[in-house]
Amino acid sequence: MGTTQLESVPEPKYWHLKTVIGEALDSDFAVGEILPNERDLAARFGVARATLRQALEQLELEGRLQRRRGVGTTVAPPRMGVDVSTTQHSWPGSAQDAWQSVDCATAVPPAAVARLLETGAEEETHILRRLRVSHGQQVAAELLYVPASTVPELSAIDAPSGPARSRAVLRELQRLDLDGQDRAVELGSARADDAKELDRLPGSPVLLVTTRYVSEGRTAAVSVATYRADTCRLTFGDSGDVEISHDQERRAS
Amino acid sequence: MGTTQLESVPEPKYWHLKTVIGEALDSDFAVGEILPNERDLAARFGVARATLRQALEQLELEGRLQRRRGVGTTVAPPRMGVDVSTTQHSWPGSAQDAWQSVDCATAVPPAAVARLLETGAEEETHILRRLRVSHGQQVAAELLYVPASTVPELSAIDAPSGPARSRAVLRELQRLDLDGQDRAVELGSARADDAKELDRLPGSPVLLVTTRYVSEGRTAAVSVATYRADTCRLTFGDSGDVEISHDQERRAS
DNA sequence: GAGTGGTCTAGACCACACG
DNA sequence: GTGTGGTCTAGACCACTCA
Repeated sequence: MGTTQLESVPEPKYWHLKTVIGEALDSDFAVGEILPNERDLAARFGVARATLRQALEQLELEGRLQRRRGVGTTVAPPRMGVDVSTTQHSWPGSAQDAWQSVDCATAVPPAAVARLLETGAEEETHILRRLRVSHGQQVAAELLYVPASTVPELSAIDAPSGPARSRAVLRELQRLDLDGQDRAVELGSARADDAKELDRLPGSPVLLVTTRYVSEGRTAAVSVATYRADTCRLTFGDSGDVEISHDQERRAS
Repeated sequence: MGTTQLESVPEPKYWHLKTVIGEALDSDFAVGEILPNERDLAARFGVARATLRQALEQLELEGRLQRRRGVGTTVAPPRMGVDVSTTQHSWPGSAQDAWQSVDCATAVPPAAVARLLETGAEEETHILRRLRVSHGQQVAAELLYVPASTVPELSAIDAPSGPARSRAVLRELQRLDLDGQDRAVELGSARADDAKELDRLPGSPVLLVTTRYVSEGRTAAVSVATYRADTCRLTFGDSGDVEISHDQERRAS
């Protein structure tokens, strides 16, 4: 007696919590507003703090919350659309491509990159560090790998260090014919240095955009860009004529 | 005395664990091999199980591990490249587009989709459910929204139910001129029904691909596709002539 | 039934931001 | 200093898979 359908599907608490809080965000909070702290929230919902955190983590993953140590949890603005379309068919550094060079070094690339470059694993490669700012926010950090053999004109001596050297490498790239590029997007977690640039904790989820630049039948350069997954929506506008503001709004009342 | 540089940067344990295990995966494990269970691993590293799990979660996020309840933790194969390029400029359902229709219903779309469709919030819409299989794996689940006004020829009576109706809707779409499409990729967490189709737990990280199909200056259809983030790398081949196998390998010895 | 990963608890301490 | 989120512990029980 009494076994009549008591929760035939025991939904995890954190899942239910996430739903409840998510709905509350839609109806009771405005963007930027700060939530009660985790201990209060946990007490209010009658769960352990760890459980409450599991729910908050999911909401943060979905870009609905923003948490900062020492500060608090705030309602995140809707994700910004960041254009990563390849229709431009141009080298990095050409025109104004939204990226800002900050550094340049010369070293042997990691194995995974060397594989993409189809060079010997030991080939010296220019490694440019670039940052992308969009809507006043740091949204991505990039490592651009340009094998020395791609830009033979660039000797080690005539190039200064740092950003100036970056510009020299990019300038050399423009002289080549770009046959095409292909791109891949996957989920990753932020390396320590990227996390620092993006003002996130190491390990936070990021969107990894890998681009292969092809010139004269070979891979002339490879870019690995790390985008903040919480604040960015990558857009691949392909409609040419049709151009629409991608800033969709999430209401607050 | 003795305060000489004691761990000036207290790296979190789980972060260090992740690194150690990650390196072990590269050197000591083959794809598909099963790891010791979490309790053993935690004991071996001298940490609490929760801490060990935090490390495993990150490795799973990066697609290096696969965990299944009741079974164990195994070394994941490298992510498969899944083509999501828009260069084909064709409607869904045309040719063989890798998608398989499983169902069709007619209802009012959720608000977020209605906004994209630029229809009234109350407009009846055909909602197709499709699945994508790649390399013998279920990789994505899609909801395709086609407003009734897009396919006026399709009356409610002449269309049967389920997959047959899906085909009817897709057939009507082919008759329209496709002006273009644009696409966006963002991080999400799997809804309960998607999780079931993809054989994942609800809330697992997924890549959300939103496509807007434009015809005669208006949004004729919207697709929201949910890709498994752990096993998929979305590729946007744009190089046309150059075609390369994207199945990069991660070695095991 | 035995063994696995998934959920949950009730604490504790730490790193960080801000006044 | 105070309050926040981040890390960590040592347990417990549950849901699932498989022999």
